[in-house]
Amino acid sequence: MSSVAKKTAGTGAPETGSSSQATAERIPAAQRRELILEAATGVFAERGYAGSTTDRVAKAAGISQPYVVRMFGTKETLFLEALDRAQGKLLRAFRDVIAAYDAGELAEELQHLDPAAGSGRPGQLKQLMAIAYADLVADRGILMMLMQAFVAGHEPAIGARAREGFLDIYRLVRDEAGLSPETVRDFLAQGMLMNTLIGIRLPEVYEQDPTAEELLECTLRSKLPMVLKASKAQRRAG
Amino acid sequence: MSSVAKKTAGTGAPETGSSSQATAERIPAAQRRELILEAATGVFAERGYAGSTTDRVAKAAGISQPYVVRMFGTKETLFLEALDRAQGKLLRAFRDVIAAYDAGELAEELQHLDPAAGSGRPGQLKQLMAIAYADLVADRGILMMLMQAFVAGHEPAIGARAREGFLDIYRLVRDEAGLSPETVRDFLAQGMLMNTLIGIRLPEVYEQDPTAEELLECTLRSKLPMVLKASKAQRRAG
DNA sequence: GCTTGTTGTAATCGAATGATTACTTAAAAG
DNA sequence: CTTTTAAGTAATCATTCGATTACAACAAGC
Repeated sequence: MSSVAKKTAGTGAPETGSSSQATAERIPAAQRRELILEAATGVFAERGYAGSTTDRVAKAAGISQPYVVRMFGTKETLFLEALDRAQGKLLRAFRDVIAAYDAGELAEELQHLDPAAGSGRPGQLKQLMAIAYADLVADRGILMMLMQAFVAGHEPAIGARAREGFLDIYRLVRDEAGLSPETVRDFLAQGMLMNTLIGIRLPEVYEQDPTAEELLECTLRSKLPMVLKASKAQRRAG
Repeated sequence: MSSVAKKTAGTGAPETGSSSQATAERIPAAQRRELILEAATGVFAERGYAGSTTDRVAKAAGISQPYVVRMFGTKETLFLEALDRAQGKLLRAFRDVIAAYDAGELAEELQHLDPAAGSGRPGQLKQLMAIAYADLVADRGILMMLMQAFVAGHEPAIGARAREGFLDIYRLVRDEAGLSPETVRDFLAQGMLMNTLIGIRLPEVYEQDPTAEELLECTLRSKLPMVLKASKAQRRAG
């Protein structure tokens, strides 16, 4: 039992093509880790912590379930790492906007802002960050991952991390963008509304329901077309 | 095997006292139904759809698990009925505020409103409804039940019901309170933020974290003491 | 070639869970 | 008192799921 039928029977082609390969391509653990976290983010975002299985994450990542468990130890640890990753991406997106604004690199974007919402640095940054947030909304993974953590507060470890993460975001917007607490509150509130509209999949009924249309247009504004497009793409993907 | 040891051995006292009775008190199905829905609301609010078990609901209602399943057919049906009930309570709370306002019964409450937020009917109603919402937040059951439905959109039946419910609330606030779409949006956004702060249990770290303190005060305003009190009470209850 | 560590899977196990079946027992009907 | 109906449970079943164990195969060092 050697030297014959080493990997796949029949053709010598490695099975990197489509789904359900017998054995995944060998790649370094660090890269595999990131692939699993990416897959886990999508799965957890869609189905929540309790509703997700390590096997579904494994299938989404193209590997076997035991490998997922061995690499992260427990499902909870996997969730927490995916959560940290998502929070990090959100913080980075906000910091990038602030840095670009302060470097004067957003002259073009400033033309499209609403002057009524404030023409100083805080007012403009608030609008620019809202746009950055809507860009992330289109993804559906990052922000719904956070949202799922916010409603999983009964799991002690997840609740604690979610609290810390939310307060981190609050402080970033308040201190680095320089918004007043009330303005930060309104900014976060708009974000939570966007999350909710995405969570209930309102874009999917945009064309059939005038009320949904009005609420989406009023909330997402210029970012609506992009979100609708992403919604359709993700429905095709399943 | 008759006439002796009919219900409980030993004392003839019926076991209506505390928890874990062998057989629950017999009450009409309609009343039992409401008790189960009340219990289910608390359980689903806390742990979400996937994270809740029919057995936990049964224990919270003081009856056996098979009875829960037989009365509602499936866990999904139970969730949908609890969701309808929660939505109904929210809609009724808003309608009550509007009716009381239009009947001139809220003269005392009007004294405490912020004149800067609008002194016409829409502006005053928006503030009064926000207060009514915060009253519900203190409960933690009703609103988190809705929130859990909002993030369970991947379950087709739940997602559809959640969409309809959200749009019902939107239309109510827009048409019956007479707010503009933008004002309704801001109103709903504040509500979603409150839900989120409750979801991550921010009131539980109010005293230990100055940032949490600032955000909670800024969001809940006059209703903060009540929410903090409710938070402590629910922590004691577990 | 031989060894060794890394990447990966198949098989399986125990606990949890939604649902079903069959059975009690209190109360209403006659 | 007897019968019937409604309220409720114990026992159990088939799945599902997170985790564990044991093993296979590829690559690098020697």
